[in-house]
Amino acid sequence: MGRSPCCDKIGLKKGPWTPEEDEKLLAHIEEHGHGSWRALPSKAGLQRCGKSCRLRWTNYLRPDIKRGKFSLQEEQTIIQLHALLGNRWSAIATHLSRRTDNEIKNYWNTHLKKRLAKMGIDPVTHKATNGALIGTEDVKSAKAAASLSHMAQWESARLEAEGRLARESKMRTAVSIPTSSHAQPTNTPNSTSIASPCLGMLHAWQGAKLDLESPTSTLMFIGSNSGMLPTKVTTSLGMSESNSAMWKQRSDELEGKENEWKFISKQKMQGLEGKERGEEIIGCEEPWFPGMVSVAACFTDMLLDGSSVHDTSECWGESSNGQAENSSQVSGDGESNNYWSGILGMVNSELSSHSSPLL
DNA sequence: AATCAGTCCAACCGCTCATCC
DNA sequence: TGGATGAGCGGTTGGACTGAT
Repeated sequence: MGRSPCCDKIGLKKGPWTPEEDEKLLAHIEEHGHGSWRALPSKAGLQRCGKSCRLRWTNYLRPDIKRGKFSLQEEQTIIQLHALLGNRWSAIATHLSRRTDNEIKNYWNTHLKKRLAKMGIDPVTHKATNGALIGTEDVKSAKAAASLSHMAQWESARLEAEGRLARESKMRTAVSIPTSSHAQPTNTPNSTSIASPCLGMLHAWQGAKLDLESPTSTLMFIGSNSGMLPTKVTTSLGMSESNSAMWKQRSDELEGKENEWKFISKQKMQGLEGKERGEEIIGCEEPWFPGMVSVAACFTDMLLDGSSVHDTSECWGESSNGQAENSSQVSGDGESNNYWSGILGMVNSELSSHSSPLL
C-alpha cells in the first residue's frame, strides 16, 4: 500500500528549513515557477525532496499567506464551516482569507477544539456532549438537527463543485498567464488562494443571478427545495443591489492584490524576516471579506430552520462594517434558538470572559 | 535557577485522487 | 484499461517555546 516516502533517498535533508534554503526556494520559484515539484530541488540546488519543498512553499513561504492571530470572525467561520464540512481543512481554507489549511488545522486542534470541548460541545458533532442540542431539547430542534445534517450534505456537495470550478479556473489561468521571470509562478495556489475566500460565495451568487437552476447555486437549493426564497431578497444570498456593487468592488480589489506578489517576494528576498514582512505588507486586520461570516451565519440560520428565514439583507447591511456582530444576528428572537446562535453565543461569551488574546 | 508540564506549529508521513502514457 | 507518477489532503509528530512550581 502506498509508495515509499520520497525523502528516503540518501542525502536528502529533513527537518526545519534554514533561511538559506528558504532563499533558494523563493528565488527559484520567483524566477521559474515551481513547475514539477519533484524536479524542483535539483534545479534549485536544494537537498530536499519535492514534497518538502511544496509544503514549505504552500505553508510558509507563499507571499500571500496571512500570518498571526486569527480574528474572531475567522474563528467563527472555522467553527461554522467545520460543522458543515468536518475535517476538510482545504475546503475550509478556501473560505478563509489567505490562511493555509495546515494553519487552520493547527488552530482548530490547539484552540477551537479544546474551547468547544471545554464548553461542553462535542467538537466532532458540534452538539452538546450530553447528546442534547444546545439550548433546546424539543422536537423542533431534533428536526433542525436532521435538517442540518441533510443540508450539510448539500453544502458539502456545493463546495466540492465550487472547488472543481476553482481548479478548472486555475488551470485556465495558469495557461493564459504569460510565462516570464516577472510573471506570477504558474500553477501555484495563489490565484485561487487570494481570491477564493469570497469567490466561492461570489460564484454562488453570480451563478444564482445568471442561472437559478445551477447545481452549485445555493439559491437553487433554497428556492427549489424548500420554496423559502424570501420575497425581500434580491439575490440568492439576500444581497441588495447596493451590496452587489460592494461585492463587485471587493472582488476587483482582490484581483489587485495579486499585483502585490512580486513586490512582497522581493522584500522577502532582501533578507527580511518572513513573518514580520508578511504581516506588515499583507496583514490588514480587517477580515478579507467582511461580509463572509455574516452571510454564513444567515445562510446557516436558514439551513437550520427554513421557517425562520428572515430579511437576510440585514446581514449584508451589517456586514459591510466588518465588525463581529454575528452573535446578535444569529441569536434570533429568543424562541427560535438554533445551533449557531448557541455555539457562537457561547464562543463569544467565552471569549469575553477569558479576555481572549484576540481582543 | 532548575525542572516540568503544557502549548504551539512547522514539518513529516501515509494515503487518496488525478493525470498521463 | 491499468500501471506509474505527481500532487494534494488530513493525521500525527517532535522540537522550540512559555509559564508554573
